[in-house]
Amino acid sequence: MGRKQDLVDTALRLFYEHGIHAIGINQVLQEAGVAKQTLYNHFESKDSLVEAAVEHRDNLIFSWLETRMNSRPAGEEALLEMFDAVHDWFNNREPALPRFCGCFFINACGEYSDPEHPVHKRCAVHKARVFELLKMHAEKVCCSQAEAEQLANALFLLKEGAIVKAHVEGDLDAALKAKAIASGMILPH
Amino acid sequence: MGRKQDLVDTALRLFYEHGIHAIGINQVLQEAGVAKQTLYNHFESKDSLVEAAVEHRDNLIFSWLETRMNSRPAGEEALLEMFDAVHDWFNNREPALPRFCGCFFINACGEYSDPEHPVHKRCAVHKARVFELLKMHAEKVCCSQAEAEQLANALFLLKEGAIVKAHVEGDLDAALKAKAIASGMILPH
DNA sequence: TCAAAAGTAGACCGACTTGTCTACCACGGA
DNA sequence: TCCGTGGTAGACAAGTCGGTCTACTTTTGA
Repeated sequence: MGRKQDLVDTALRLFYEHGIHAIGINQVLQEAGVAKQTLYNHFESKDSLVEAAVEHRDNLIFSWLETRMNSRPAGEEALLEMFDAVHDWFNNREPALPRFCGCFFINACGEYSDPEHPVHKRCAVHKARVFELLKMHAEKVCCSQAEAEQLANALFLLKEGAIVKAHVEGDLDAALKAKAIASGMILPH
Repeated sequence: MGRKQDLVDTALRLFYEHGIHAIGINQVLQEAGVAKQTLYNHFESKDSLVEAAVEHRDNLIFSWLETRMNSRPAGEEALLEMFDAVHDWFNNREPALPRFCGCFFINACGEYSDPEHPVHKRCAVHKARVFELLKMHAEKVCCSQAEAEQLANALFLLKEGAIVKAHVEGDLDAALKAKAIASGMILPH
């Protein structure tokens, strides 16, 4: 199954760096060193290759973030570790991740605005998974379920905002600023 | 100058709804009812039409937001009004704005990741303008310049995060949740 | 009134798009 | 040995891409 994974890896890299509609099938094939028929043996269309790329990116990012957060004690420290993790990401200090070009899921939804499109939906799934990860840790530092949900939501918005600011404005310290705000929100509870 | 503006309006609408690379010149021309030569009399390339569309969107969004915020007393009330404004935007209750498809500037940067590209830079300019608007009002409720900068930054991240959450996840209450968090950050100062 | 300016329609260019198809090759197991 | 599997290379189809060009018409202003 090496060829299929080569295709997904190459497609994801090119889609992430240049946008999905800007990259043609032929370019993916050439850079992956795979024949066209092989692609259409594994995928029924470009769109299904895009879906596979989104799914792959979901697994990559989620497991990376989960590992980073779980390297610290559950609760407050893990939540703050998230901001250190994305800070390393923004500054390309995370060898497991390709060069920072914003959030692939946000970018993909910009190209597939229809919320019913499979690609858009798959991106929403990723964000929901990350939110659940945050909520799990938020429950360790909050008294009630409702409070945990609120805290997780606040941290989620700060993280997404930092990603946008880092990418659009090139602010490489966006994650640290978000962390400073976040740390003030966790303690008072 | 009616034709030129028609082109920019139509291009912006199509680019915003479907993404920039997904829309061809011919489609813009057909929907605008304008001949191809007319386009190339006013713009030297598709890219320069894209730049004009970004600039037009900047003016549209900024003046809309500024008007909404200035309709309330400067400072705390204006800052909170921002969240009500984007809430109306998310829920398509703002007749001056087309149907919500996320932030055009974030989406555009997803398609032009290179921070040196004119389109990317123009998007960064828009975000900086909005930030300055926030900072101006933050200075009314903060004691120091540094505190104002921090508050404006926090509110900015919350707003960007809410836009992302509303678009990717379809959470139409994202702005209200962000407002609730924000209101807790303004008062204690 | 008349000429310049600005717009239209549409052919045309070369390159590229997704996707199909044919022909061939290399390897692994019966 | 022989066949099936999975791959390669590349032609091909039908259409679109950004962009140029010609020829014609409409508008505008002096």
